Amino acid sequence: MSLTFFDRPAEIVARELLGTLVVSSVDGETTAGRVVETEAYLGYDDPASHGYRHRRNQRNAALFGPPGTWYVYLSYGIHWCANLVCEAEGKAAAVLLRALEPVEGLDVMRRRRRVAADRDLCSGPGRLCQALGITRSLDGLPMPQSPVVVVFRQADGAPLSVAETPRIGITKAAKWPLRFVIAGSPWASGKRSWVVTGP
DNA sequence: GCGCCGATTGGCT
DNA sequence: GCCAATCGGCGCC
Repeated sequence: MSLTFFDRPAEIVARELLGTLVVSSVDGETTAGRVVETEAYLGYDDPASHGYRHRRNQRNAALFGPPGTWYVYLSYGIHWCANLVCEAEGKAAAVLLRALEPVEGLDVMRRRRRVAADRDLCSGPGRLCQALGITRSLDGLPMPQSPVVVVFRQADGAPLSVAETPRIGITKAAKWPLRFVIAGSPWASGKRSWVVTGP
């Protein structure tokens, strides 16, 4: 996938990442999942963004990097969350990967996650990072040259039906409709009401 | 230097 | 549905 793909508004990238495949080659093991849920963070103008008002620190430095860069941070001291930086360098816009449909290496994911149900493998930003072995080691790396890559949109022909909802788990500007889900996907996180805006 | 808070999750009520 | 776990950044004293 071309880096220029990410040189566009985060809400557009968030939509277009739906249906793409994320392939991880961490610790010599391959795992992969199809993106079914994303969230857009618009950068220094977005009160919910880690880069709001150009606030820059050790944790979020990668967020201010060039488009196509991984931004991975520790959430609540426990879970990793993976973002792909969008738009111009310094804008601090990004897309958070929120859920995947497990596609390959499910045995590896099950070992890493230790959950009973496969639907719990990748249905959340922290969960998918654990399943794919994503940690801070990816932070700041250009995605195409990293152990975890976004490869392609699966050419299944039919246009995706995309649901658009408020963002989850935040307190500022949470109502902005910047969460995108493949409508009806059983692999998305949580169970919430959706507004379908796509075909 | 200290205390609070978070783009979460999983276990318990 | 509620809440603890757990860490680093940040605001404030």
